[in-house]
Amino acid sequence: MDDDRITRIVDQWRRERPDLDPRPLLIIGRIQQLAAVLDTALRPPFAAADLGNGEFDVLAALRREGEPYALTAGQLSQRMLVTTGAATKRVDRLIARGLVSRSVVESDARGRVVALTPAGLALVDLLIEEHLANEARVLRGLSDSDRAALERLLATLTRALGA
Amino acid sequence: MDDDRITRIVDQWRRERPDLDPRPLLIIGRIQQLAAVLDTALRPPFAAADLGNGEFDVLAALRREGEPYALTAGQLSQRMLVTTGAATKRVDRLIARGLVSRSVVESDARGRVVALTPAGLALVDLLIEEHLANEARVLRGLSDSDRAALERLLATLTRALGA
DNA sequence: CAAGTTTATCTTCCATGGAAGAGAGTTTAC
DNA sequence: GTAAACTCTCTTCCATGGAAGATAAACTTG
Repeated sequence: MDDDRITRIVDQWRRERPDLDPRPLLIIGRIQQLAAVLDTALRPPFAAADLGNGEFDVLAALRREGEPYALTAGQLSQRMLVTTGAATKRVDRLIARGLVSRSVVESDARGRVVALTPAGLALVDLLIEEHLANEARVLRGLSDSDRAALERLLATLTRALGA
Repeated sequence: MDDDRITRIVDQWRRERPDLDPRPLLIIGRIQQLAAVLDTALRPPFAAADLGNGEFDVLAALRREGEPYALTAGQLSQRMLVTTGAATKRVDRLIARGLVSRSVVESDARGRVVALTPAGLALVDLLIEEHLANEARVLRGLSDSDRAALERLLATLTRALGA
Protein backbone atom coordinates (compact mmCIF):
# COMPACT_ATOMS: atom_id res chain seq x y z
CA MET A 1 0.00 0.00 0.00
CA ASP A 2 2.93 2.33 0.53
CA ASP A 3 4.73 1.27 -2.60
CA ASP A 4 3.25 3.87 -4.87
CA ARG A 5 5.46 5.74 -7.27
CA ILE A 6 6.54 8.60 -5.04
CA THR A 7 7.18 6.46 -1.99
CA ARG A 8 9.36 4.23 -4.12
CA ILE A 9 11.33 7.19 -5.40
CA VAL A 10 11.91 8.45 -1.88
CA ASP A 11 13.08 5.01 -0.75
CA GLN A 12 15.45 4.77 -3.68
CA TRP A 13 17.04 8.11 -2.92
CA ARG A 14 17.41 7.14 0.76
CA ARG A 15 19.34 4.08 -0.27
CA GLU A 16 21.44 5.75 -2.94
CA ARG A 17 22.09 9.09 -1.30
CA PRO A 18 21.68 8.63 2.46
CA ASP A 19 23.34 12.01 2.92
CA LEU A 20 20.28 13.78 1.45
CA ASP A 21 16.77 14.24 2.75
CA PRO A 22 14.32 13.27 0.02
CA ARG A 23 11.19 13.98 2.05
CA PRO A 24 10.31 17.17 0.15
CA LEU A 25 9.37 14.86 -2.70
CA LEU A 26 6.53 13.50 -0.61
CA ILE A 27 4.89 16.87 -1.02
CA ILE A 28 6.30 18.41 -4.17
CA GLY A 29 6.61 15.22 -6.18
CA ARG A 30 3.08 14.32 -5.28
CA ILE A 31 1.73 17.72 -6.23
CA GLN A 32 3.38 17.43 -9.62
CA GLN A 33 2.13 13.90 -10.11
CA LEU A 34 -1.38 14.82 -9.02
CA ALA A 35 -1.49 17.74 -11.42
CA ALA A 36 -0.56 15.46 -14.30
CA VAL A 37 -3.04 12.78 -13.32
CA LEU A 38 -5.81 15.31 -12.71
CA ASP A 39 -5.23 16.92 -16.08
CA THR A 40 -5.79 13.58 -17.73
CA ALA A 41 -8.70 12.58 -15.53
CA LEU A 42 -10.59 15.82 -16.14
CA ARG A 43 -9.94 16.08 -19.86
CA PRO A 44 -12.71 13.86 -21.31
CA PRO A 45 -15.55 16.44 -21.26
CA PHE A 46 -13.35 18.95 -23.06
CA ALA A 47 -12.08 16.38 -25.50
CA ALA A 48 -15.67 15.34 -26.22
CA ALA A 49 -16.37 18.95 -27.18
CA ASP A 50 -13.22 18.86 -29.29
CA LEU A 51 -11.52 21.39 -27.02
CA GLY A 52 -8.09 21.31 -25.46
CA ASN A 53 -7.71 22.15 -21.79
CA GLY A 54 -6.22 25.48 -22.80
CA GLU A 55 -9.16 26.39 -24.94
CA PHE A 56 -11.58 25.62 -22.15
CA ASP A 57 -9.46 27.85 -19.95
CA VAL A 58 -10.23 30.76 -22.25
CA LEU A 59 -13.96 30.10 -22.30
CA ALA A 60 -14.09 29.69 -18.53
CA ALA A 61 -12.11 32.86 -17.90
CA LEU A 62 -14.49 34.83 -20.08
CA ARG A 63 -17.60 33.24 -18.60
CA ARG A 64 -16.78 33.76 -14.97
CA GLU A 65 -15.87 37.37 -15.62
CA GLY A 66 -19.57 38.07 -16.07
CA GLU A 67 -21.27 40.13 -18.73
CA PRO A 68 -20.30 41.10 -21.32
CA TYR A 69 -17.98 38.05 -21.15
CA ALA A 70 -15.08 39.99 -22.64
CA LEU A 71 -11.37 40.31 -21.88
CA THR A 72 -8.28 41.43 -23.76
CA ALA A 73 -5.49 39.08 -24.71
CA GLY A 74 -3.32 40.50 -21.97
CA GLN A 75 -5.97 39.99 -19.32
CA LEU A 76 -6.55 36.46 -20.52
CA SER A 77 -2.87 35.65 -20.35
CA GLN A 78 -2.72 36.87 -16.74
CA ARG A 79 -5.73 34.83 -15.73
CA MET A 80 -4.47 31.69 -17.43
CA LEU A 81 -0.84 31.99 -16.38
CA VAL A 82 0.47 31.71 -19.93
CA THR A 83 2.25 34.15 -22.22
CA THR A 84 0.24 36.51 -24.37
CA GLY A 85 1.44 34.58 -27.40
CA ALA A 86 -0.14 31.41 -26.07
CA ALA A 87 -3.34 33.31 -25.28
CA THR A 88 -3.48 34.66 -28.83
CA LYS A 89 -3.14 31.20 -30.27
CA ARG A 90 -5.82 29.76 -28.02
CA VAL A 91 -8.13 32.54 -29.08
CA ASP A 92 -7.32 31.95 -32.75
CA ARG A 93 -8.41 28.35 -32.42
CA LEU A 94 -11.63 29.32 -30.66
CA ILE A 95 -12.45 31.90 -33.31
CA ALA A 96 -12.08 29.20 -35.95
CA ARG A 97 -14.69 27.26 -33.99
CA GLY A 98 -17.01 30.25 -33.70
CA LEU A 99 -16.92 30.18 -29.90
CA VAL A 100 -15.39 33.62 -29.34
CA SER A 101 -15.00 36.80 -31.33
CA ARG A 102 -12.27 39.40 -31.46
CA SER A 103 -12.81 43.10 -32.09
CA VAL A 104 -10.86 46.33 -31.65
CA VAL A 105 -11.19 48.29 -28.46
CA GLU A 106 -12.70 51.72 -29.00
CA SER A 107 -10.58 53.52 -26.46
CA ASP A 108 -7.25 52.03 -27.56
CA ALA A 109 -6.70 50.80 -31.08
CA ARG A 110 -3.86 48.55 -29.90
CA GLY A 111 -6.28 46.47 -27.85
CA ARG A 112 -8.41 43.63 -29.12
CA VAL A 113 -11.23 42.45 -26.96
CA VAL A 114 -12.13 38.78 -27.00
CA ALA A 115 -15.72 37.92 -26.16
CA LEU A 116 -17.86 34.79 -25.95
CA THR A 117 -20.27 34.26 -28.80
CA PRO A 118 -23.72 32.86 -27.93
CA ALA A 119 -22.44 29.43 -28.97
CA GLY A 120 -19.39 29.83 -26.74
CA LEU A 121 -21.53 30.91 -23.81
CA ALA A 122 -23.85 27.96 -24.20
CA LEU A 123 -20.95 25.53 -24.46
CA VAL A 124 -19.02 26.80 -21.46
CA ASP A 125 -22.15 26.89 -19.31
CA LEU A 126 -22.63 23.25 -20.11
CA LEU A 127 -19.02 22.20 -19.68
CA ILE A 128 -18.33 23.99 -16.42
CA GLU A 129 -21.17 22.09 -14.80
CA GLU A 130 -19.81 18.76 -15.90
CA HIS A 131 -16.28 19.81 -15.05
CA LEU A 132 -17.09 20.81 -11.48
CA ALA A 133 -19.06 17.60 -11.03
CA ASN A 134 -16.00 15.66 -12.15
CA GLU A 135 -13.76 17.58 -9.79
CA ALA A 136 -16.17 16.87 -6.95
CA ARG A 137 -16.14 13.19 -7.85
CA VAL A 138 -12.36 13.13 -7.74
CA LEU A 139 -12.45 14.52 -4.22
CA ARG A 140 -14.99 12.00 -2.98
CA GLY A 141 -12.13 10.01 -1.50
CA LEU A 142 -11.51 12.71 1.10
CA SER A 143 -13.63 13.33 4.16
CA ASP A 144 -15.07 16.79 4.73
CA SER A 145 -12.48 17.57 7.35
CA ASP A 146 -9.68 16.27 5.13
CA ARG A 147 -10.89 18.50 2.35
CA ALA A 148 -10.95 21.52 4.62
CA ALA A 149 -7.48 20.73 5.92
CA LEU A 150 -6.12 20.23 2.44
CA GLU A 151 -7.63 23.51 1.23
CA ARG A 152 -5.95 25.32 4.06
CA LEU A 153 -2.56 23.72 3.58
CA LEU A 154 -2.50 24.28 -0.17
CA ALA A 155 -3.48 27.89 0.37
CA THR A 156 -0.70 28.26 2.91
CA LEU A 157 1.82 26.76 0.54
CA THR A 158 0.60 28.97 -2.29
CA ARG A 159 1.02 32.02 -0.10
CA ALA A 160 4.49 30.88 0.95
CA LEU A 161 5.45 30.73 -2.70
CA GLY A 162 4.11 34.17 -3.40
CA ALA A 163 2.08 32.70 -6.22
CA MET B 1 -4.86 38.36 1.73
CA ASP B 2 -7.55 36.03 0.46
CA ASP B 3 -7.74 37.58 -2.96
CA ASP B 4 -5.23 35.33 -4.59
CA ARG B 5 -5.93 33.94 -8.02
CA ILE B 6 -7.84 30.82 -7.05
CA THR B 7 -9.96 32.52 -4.42
CA ARG B 8 -10.91 35.12 -6.98
CA ILE B 9 -11.91 32.47 -9.47
CA VAL B 10 -14.08 30.73 -6.90
CA ASP B 11 -15.77 34.01 -5.97
CA GLN B 12 -16.43 34.78 -9.61
CA TRP B 13 -18.08 31.42 -10.20
CA ARG B 14 -20.20 31.85 -7.09
CA ARG B 15 -21.50 35.11 -8.46
CA GLU B 16 -22.02 33.92 -12.01
CA ARG B 17 -23.25 30.41 -11.39
CA PRO B 18 -24.73 30.30 -7.88
CA ASP B 19 -26.27 26.96 -8.78
CA LEU B 20 -22.84 25.31 -8.84
CA ASP B 21 -20.38 24.52 -6.07
CA PRO B 22 -16.93 25.78 -7.11
CA ARG B 23 -15.14 24.64 -3.96
CA PRO B 24 -13.36 21.73 -5.65
CA LEU B 25 -11.24 24.41 -7.31
CA LEU B 26 -9.82 25.32 -3.92
CA ILE B 27 -8.06 21.99 -3.98
CA ILE B 28 -7.72 20.97 -7.60
CA GLY B 29 -7.12 24.42 -9.02
CA ARG B 30 -4.53 25.05 -6.42
CA ILE B 31 -2.74 21.78 -7.07
CA GLN B 32 -2.55 22.62 -10.75
CA GLN B 33 -1.36 26.13 -10.06
CA LEU B 34 1.21 24.93 -7.55
CA ALA B 35 2.57 22.39 -10.00
CA ALA B 36 3.07 25.09 -12.61
CA VAL B 37 4.66 27.51 -10.18
CA LEU B 38 6.88 24.82 -8.67
CA ASP B 39 8.08 23.74 -12.10
CA THR B 40 9.23 27.26 -12.77
CA ALA B 41 10.66 27.82 -9.33
CA LEU B 42 12.73 24.65 -9.39
CA ARG B 43 13.98 24.95 -12.96
CA PRO B 44 17.03 27.26 -12.54
CA PRO B 45 19.58 24.62 -11.52
CA PHE B 46 18.64 22.48 -14.50
CA ALA B 47 18.60 25.42 -16.85
CA ALA B 48 22.04 26.42 -15.58
CA ALA B 49 23.27 22.98 -16.59
CA ASP B 50 21.50 23.48 -19.92
CA LEU B 51 19.04 20.71 -19.15
CA GLY B 52 15.28 20.67 -19.45
CA ASN B 53 13.22 19.31 -16.58
CA GLY B 54 12.53 16.23 -18.66
CA GLU B 55 16.18 15.54 -19.23
CA PHE B 56 16.91 15.81 -15.53
CA ASP B 57 14.09 13.35 -14.96
CA VAL B 58 15.99 10.80 -17.00
CA LEU B 59 19.24 11.34 -15.15
CA ALA B 60 17.52 11.18 -11.78
CA ALA B 61 15.61 8.02 -12.66
CA LEU B 62 18.84 6.31 -13.66
CA ARG B 63 20.77 7.58 -10.66
CA ARG B 64 18.32 6.54 -7.99
CA GLU B 65 18.00 3.10 -9.52
CA GLY B 66 21.47 2.35 -8.21
CA GLU B 67 24.35 0.65 -9.97
CA PRO B 68 24.80 0.10 -12.80
CA TYR B 69 22.55 3.16 -13.37
CA ALA B 70 20.82 1.58 -16.32
CA LEU B 71 17.22 1.26 -17.50
CA THR B 72 15.50 0.52 -20.78
CA ALA B 73 13.40 3.09 -22.61
CA GLY B 74 10.23 1.36 -21.48
CA GLN B 75 11.25 1.39 -17.85
CA LEU B 76 12.19 5.04 -18.10
CA SER B 77 8.84 5.94 -19.61
CA GLN B 78 7.02 4.21 -16.76
CA ARG B 79 9.08 5.98 -14.14
CA MET B 80 8.67 9.38 -15.75
CA LEU B 81 4.99 9.03 -16.65
CA VAL B 82 5.58 9.88 -20.29
CA THR B 83 5.22 7.87 -23.47
CA THR B 84 8.11 5.78 -24.72
CA GLY B 85 8.45 8.17 -27.62
CA ALA B 86 9.06 11.05 -25.26
CA ALA B 87 11.55 8.95 -23.32
CA THR B 88 13.43 8.11 -26.50
CA LYS B 89 13.70 11.76 -27.41
CA ARG B 90 14.89 12.76 -23.97
CA VAL B 91 17.54 10.09 -24.17
CA ASP B 92 18.57 11.25 -27.65
CA ARG B 93 19.21 14.72 -26.31
CA LEU B 94 21.22 13.39 -23.38
CA ILE B 95 23.32 11.20 -25.64
CA ALA B 96 24.16 14.26 -27.71
CA ARG B 97 25.42 15.82 -24.47
CA GLY B 98 27.42 12.73 -23.55
CA LEU B 99 25.52 12.26 -20.29
CA VAL B 100 24.06 8.83 -21.05
CA SER B 101 24.82 5.99 -23.42
CA ARG B 102 22.60 3.53 -25.20
CA SER B 103 23.54 -0.05 -26.02
CA VAL B 104 21.77 -3.25 -27.02
CA VAL B 105 20.66 -5.70 -24.38
CA GLU B 106 22.45 -9.01 -24.65
CA SER B 107 19.48 -11.14 -23.78
CA ASP B 108 17.01 -9.39 -26.06
CA ALA B 109 18.10 -7.60 -29.20
CA ARG B 110 14.91 -5.51 -29.18
CA GLY B 111 15.96 -3.83 -25.98
CA ARG B 112 18.30 -0.88 -25.65
CA VAL B 113 19.67 -0.13 -22.25
CA VAL B 114 20.30 3.48 -21.33
CA ALA B 115 23.00 4.11 -18.76
CA LEU B 116 24.62 7.09 -17.08
CA THR B 117 28.08 7.96 -18.32
CA PRO B 118 30.62 9.08 -15.71
CA ALA B 119 29.86 12.67 -16.72
CA GLY B 120 26.13 12.06 -16.32
CA LEU B 121 26.61 10.48 -12.93
CA ALA B 122 28.71 13.37 -11.71
CA LEU B 123 26.20 15.92 -12.98
CA VAL B 124 23.14 14.29 -11.50
CA ASP B 125 24.83 13.78 -8.15
CA LEU B 126 25.48 17.49 -8.08
CA LEU B 127 22.07 18.57 -9.31
CA ILE B 128 19.98 16.34 -7.09
CA GLU B 129 21.59 17.89 -4.05
CA GLU B 130 20.80 21.40 -5.18
CA HIS B 131 17.34 20.35 -6.29
CA LEU B 132 16.37 18.81 -2.96
CA ALA B 133 17.73 21.84 -1.15
CA ASN B 134 15.53 24.04 -3.33
CA GLU B 135 12.51 21.89 -2.64
CA ALA B 136 13.22 22.07 1.07
CA ARG B 137 13.47 25.85 0.81
CA VAL B 138 10.12 26.04 -0.90
CA LEU B 139 8.55 24.13 1.97
CA ARG B 140 10.08 26.34 4.64
CA GLY B 141 6.77 28.20 4.83
CA LEU B 142 5.10 25.17 6.39
CA SER B 143 5.50 24.03 9.97
CA ASP B 144 6.61 20.48 10.65
CA SER B 145 3.11 19.42 11.53
CA ASP B 146 1.67 21.13 8.46
CA ARG B 147 4.19 19.29 6.34
CA ALA B 148 3.24 15.97 7.86
CA ALA B 149 -0.46 16.69 7.43
CA LEU B 150 0.03 17.74 3.83
CA GLU B 151 2.06 14.63 3.06
CA ARG B 152 -0.71 12.48 4.41
CA LEU B 153 -3.51 14.28 2.59
CA LEU B 154 -1.72 14.26 -0.73
CA ALA B 155 -0.99 10.56 -0.33
CA THR B 156 -4.65 9.94 0.45
CA LEU B 157 -5.76 11.86 -2.59
CA THR B 158 -3.24 10.04 -4.75
CA ARG B 159 -4.56 6.73 -3.53
CA ALA B 160 -8.14 7.84 -4.12
CA LEU B 161 -7.20 8.57 -7.72
CA GLY B 162 -5.59 5.20 -8.17
CA ALA B 163 -2.51 6.99 -9.42
C1' DC C 1 9.57 -25.02 -37.44
C1' DA C 2 6.81 -21.63 -39.87
C1' DA C 3 3.12 -18.10 -39.43
C1' DG C 4 0.93 -15.10 -36.69
C1' DT C 5 0.98 -12.53 -32.40
C1' DT C 6 3.16 -9.90 -29.04
C1' DT C 7 6.80 -6.89 -27.29
C1' DA C 8 10.16 -3.03 -27.33
C1' DT C 9 11.89 0.75 -29.43
C1' DC C 10 12.13 4.31 -32.53
C1' DT C 11 10.15 7.50 -36.06
C1' DT C 12 6.94 10.69 -38.02
C1' DC C 13 3.54 13.94 -37.76
C1' DC C 14 0.96 17.09 -35.24
C1' DA C 15 -0.47 20.10 -31.28
C1' DT C 16 0.80 23.23 -27.93
C1' DG C 17 3.41 26.74 -25.57
C1' DG C 18 7.53 29.83 -24.59
C1' DA C 19 10.85 33.49 -26.13
C1' DA C 20 11.80 37.10 -28.68
C1' DG C 21 10.82 40.44 -31.79
C1' DA C 22 7.76 43.02 -35.23
C1' DG C 23 4.05 46.16 -35.95
C1' DA C 24 0.84 49.45 -34.61
C1' DG C 25 -0.70 52.76 -31.48
C1' DT C 26 -0.27 55.76 -27.30
C1' DT C 27 2.03 58.48 -23.87
C1' DT C 28 5.68 61.41 -22.17
C1' DA C 29 9.19 64.95 -22.11
C1' DC C 30 10.87 68.66 -23.73
C1' DG D 1 4.00 69.48 -31.50
C1' DT D 2 7.18 65.96 -32.23
C1' DA D 3 10.55 62.40 -31.19
C1' DA D 4 11.56 58.85 -28.06
C1' DA D 5 9.94 55.49 -24.99
C1' DC D 6 6.49 52.51 -23.83
C1' DT D 7 2.42 49.27 -24.35
C1' DC D 8 -0.41 45.79 -26.41
C1' DT D 9 -1.03 42.23 -29.53
C1' DC D 10 0.38 39.18 -32.86
C1' DT D 11 3.93 36.52 -35.45
C1' DT D 12 7.79 33.53 -36.05
C1' DC D 13 10.74 30.13 -34.66
C1' DC D 14 11.91 26.58 -31.68
C1' DA D 15 11.38 23.00 -28.02
C1' DT D 16 8.77 19.44 -26.18
C1' DG D 17 5.48 15.72 -25.88
C1' DG D 18 1.55 12.68 -27.45
C1' DA D 19 -0.48 9.36 -30.89
C1' DA D 20 0.07 6.13 -34.00
C1' DG D 21 2.56 3.51 -37.06
C1' DA D 22 7.02 1.31 -38.69
C1' DT D 23 10.60 -1.81 -37.61
C1' DA D 24 12.81 -5.51 -35.59
C1' DA D 25 12.99 -9.31 -32.56
C1' DA D 26 11.03 -12.72 -29.62
C1' DC D 27 7.39 -15.86 -28.40
C1' DT D 28 3.46 -19.19 -29.23
C1' DT D 29 0.97 -22.57 -31.27
C1' DG D 30 -0.28 -25.93 -34.14
